[in-house]
Amino acid sequence: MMMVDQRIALAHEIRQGRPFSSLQQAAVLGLMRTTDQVRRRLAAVVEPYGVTLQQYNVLRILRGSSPKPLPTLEIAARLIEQTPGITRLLDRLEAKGLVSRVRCAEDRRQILCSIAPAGLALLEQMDEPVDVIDREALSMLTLEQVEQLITLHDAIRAGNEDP
Amino acid sequence: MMMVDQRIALAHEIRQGRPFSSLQQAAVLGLMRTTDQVRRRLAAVVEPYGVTLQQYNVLRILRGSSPKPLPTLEIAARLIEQTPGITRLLDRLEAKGLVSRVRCAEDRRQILCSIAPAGLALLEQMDEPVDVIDREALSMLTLEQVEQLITLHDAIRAGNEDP
DNA sequence: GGTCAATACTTGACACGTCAGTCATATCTT
DNA sequence: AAGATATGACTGACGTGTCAAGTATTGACC
Repeated sequence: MMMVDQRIALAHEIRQGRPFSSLQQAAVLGLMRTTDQVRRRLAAVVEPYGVTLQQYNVLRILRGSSPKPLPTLEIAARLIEQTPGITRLLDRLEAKGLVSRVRCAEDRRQILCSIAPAGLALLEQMDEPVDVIDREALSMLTLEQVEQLITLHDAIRAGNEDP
Repeated sequence: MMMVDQRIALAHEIRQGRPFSSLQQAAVLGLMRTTDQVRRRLAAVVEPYGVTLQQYNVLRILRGSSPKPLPTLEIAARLIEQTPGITRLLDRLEAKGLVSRVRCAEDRRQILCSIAPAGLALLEQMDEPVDVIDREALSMLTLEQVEQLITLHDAIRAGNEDP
């Protein structure tokens, strides 16, 4: 069966003195810890500009498609996130004047969102600091290791598709 | 300087047709997406048992130290999370009878938390299903790849310590 | 042309995560 | 021992993630 794998995993875990029942469990926990750490660093960079990390992500998505606007759910789909939070997220961005929304004429169920000039200007200010942090966060890895990381994560996501 | 690295990174990004200004940015985004996906899968496993993923993590920590109780902030420190949320987290666990809290006699500022028998029993029910999902979530990787993943993440975290 | 299902959101409720501020207790200083 | 400071924990407020339920449209089917 997969006895061999388990034995190796257990050996590993004992060697490390960790209370994990599988190597995979240790890896999943490491994944979470790492992401939370990096997320906090990124959040600390964008928040001085008056937006949260999620708000920043929405602005990036809207800039990417601009000048073509996007319907609300299309943003949610491109985001790391699920549907319902997106409404309130857009509410706050609109309140800050960073995003504008208009009801779509052809399909009146849709609401089209675009990045406002103020949003574009803000993003431009943030581009460099954000890029610096992204590089810094992984600066201890060689380029080959960064590519390995991308490859591994792509594989994990491909193997965990929603259905 | 690091011109060479940047050139290679840009070439990579263009080859992929992605709008990233650095390989590192792509990797960070992949990290976030992957973790969110795995986190949702795990949450879906524990929630039928009436606890959230964070509540489950707290119970694991308390079981790990049991029968020795832990002061509130010690739990926060071991958790992936920051201080203030932990109080309310423990409030809910205590309300469900899964955790018990008593003020410490030697240092009356501290509150000592331990896992209740009901909490232990619940965890035991969840152990196997959780382990199954952890393995499943990474089942597309070889053991060597899982170890690579752990190594990379350990390195990233070591390079991003809080100070 | 009227009913029905699907689509695109929106709202309400609850659990976090996080910051700032507060309170009680310890510890340090002098 | 009195006062200053640090520590451990809790509260309030805001943003977000998520589920369940609701509303407005659209499109299909009969």
